[in-house]
Amino acid sequence: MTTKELANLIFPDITKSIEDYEREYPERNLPEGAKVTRFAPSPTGFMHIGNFLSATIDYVLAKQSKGIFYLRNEDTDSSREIEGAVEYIRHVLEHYDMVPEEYEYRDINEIKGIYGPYIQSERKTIYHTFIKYLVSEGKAYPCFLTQEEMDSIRESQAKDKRRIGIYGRYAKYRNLTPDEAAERIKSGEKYTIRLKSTGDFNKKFKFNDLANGEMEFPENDIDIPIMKSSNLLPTYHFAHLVDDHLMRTTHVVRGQEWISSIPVHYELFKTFGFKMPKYIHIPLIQKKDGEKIRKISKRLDQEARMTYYEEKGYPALAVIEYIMTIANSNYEEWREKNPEAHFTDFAFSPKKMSSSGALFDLEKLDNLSKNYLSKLKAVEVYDLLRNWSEKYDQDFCTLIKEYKDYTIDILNIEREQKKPRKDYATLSEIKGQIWYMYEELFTNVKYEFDDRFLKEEIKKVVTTYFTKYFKTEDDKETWFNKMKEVATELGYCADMKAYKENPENYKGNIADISNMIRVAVTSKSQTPDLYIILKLLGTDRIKERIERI
RNA sequence: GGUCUGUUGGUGAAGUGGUUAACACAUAACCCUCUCAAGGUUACAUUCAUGGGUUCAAAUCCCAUACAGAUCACCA
Repeated sequence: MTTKELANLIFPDITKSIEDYEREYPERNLPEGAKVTRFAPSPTGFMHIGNFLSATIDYVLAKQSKGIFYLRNEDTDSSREIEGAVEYIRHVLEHYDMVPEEYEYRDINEIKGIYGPYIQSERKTIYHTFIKYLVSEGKAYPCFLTQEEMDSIRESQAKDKRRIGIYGRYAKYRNLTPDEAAERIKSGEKYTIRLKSTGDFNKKFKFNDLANGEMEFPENDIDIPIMKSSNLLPTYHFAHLVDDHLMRTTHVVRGQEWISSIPVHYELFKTFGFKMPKYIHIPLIQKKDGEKIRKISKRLDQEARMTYYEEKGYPALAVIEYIMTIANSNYEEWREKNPEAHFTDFAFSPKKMSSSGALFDLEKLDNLSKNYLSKLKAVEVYDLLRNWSEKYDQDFCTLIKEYKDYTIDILNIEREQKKPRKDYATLSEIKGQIWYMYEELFTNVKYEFDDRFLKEEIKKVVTTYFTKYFKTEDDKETWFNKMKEVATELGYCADMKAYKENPENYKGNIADISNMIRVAVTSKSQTPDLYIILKLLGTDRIKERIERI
């Protein structure tokens, strides 16, 4: 029996050739320099911040080169698949407005693009065609090693401090004759297909990574599995070869943990004579755990999950701002010069990416998010808040919908000025800072009055002020002058400097007065501009509130 | 143990042979001020993991050591 016959025995239904697929998926017709990138997650759970980093870079690279950004579902490990994961990936891409040009969603039966299927489990025939070629050429072979055998090989290798893996003399089945292999297959033995590596571990080759520059590796000499026995789907390495070749990917963005598989991918592409895509290995996002630094983990760190940012209500673009500063630290500088530009206009440079992992910094995110929110118009903040609360705080949502204009006015306090307030980093913080403006929420309040003053005194000050002085139509200057007038009338000092010189001459000062009024109407001793708050609340509401103190 | 990569302040980092070692976040103090937030001013690495070498000159080039991370599955 020849290897060709063996290949026919293993893949009897495969009739197409590699050339057929080359014709079916021709080189993309794109302008010079256009990059084809892909986001290729596995549907094994909720999206990780590291995946998001790579998706963002993919998106930026494709957009700014007028290329293609596509989505590929890497579902070759059916055992780890989690329901809803694909839907969530779609949701995240839409939420952050990074929608791929090509994708395929099985659940809603939607496909876009002509390089599909974009779901690996639906590409079995394609992979088998490539594997069949390898087997028939004698460049791959069925391997009948059992899990137990492999475990014991690994153990003995570890014990003898040898390199771990199935290579050289450990590759027990690489020299089986086609007849012997066929016999075992016919008898129903389980097998995996391994690459018959031709590499030499003592030879080195140079590899250029766009992020890390030139690196040197020993050649791969391990007979890596390319097809699994369980579901006959390819392993990651082989699917990467076939898919990124056929889908004509030009740039592969992936985590740094993949660097160590470069020798494998290098050999695979060489075996078929395919041109390798360019690689950008992105830094790992790390986390300080006590004294230890480790890779950020979905299981241990809530901020590793993309759900965290939505739940907290970080605006999508604020998260992207932070991610971009991780990608290229000169992004911030660029942003300062181009406050209005879209993030895809930033000239992203893989070289400028740090090669050691970055520590995740929530404080920095908060700061960027505060800046971002402070630059928005009140209506825009309102829209974000409404969308967020629709999902996470329905009661508050109905409230702000009912008082839409009023809410926008509240959100506009000290906003339209050169240096707007930066009160909140997330949408979820807003309610805690403006609740007292709503009658519905102004119940069972705790007044934060200064206990230096008696209740009667406070009541006297507040009622005097509101009955004799306060008028909604006053402008800010008149308003403040009137505050000074009440102060003087009741024996308080209207001027802080004068007060500080002789505090014993007065009952208190202007700050005490405004504080009593502030607490009387809001219950809080700290609020934004009192003048605007009083104006917004209006006389009726104020009257009602001061009766309650 | 093998392979690969790193190491600049509390954090992210710029800097690739001659700089006062940028910038941002955080922190602290002061100023402004009716509170808060914001803003303004200032402080915060005599030193770039350590040791050696090359050089008139090193964070930058070379070597060694230490430390840290990634990876070594029919997981991606």
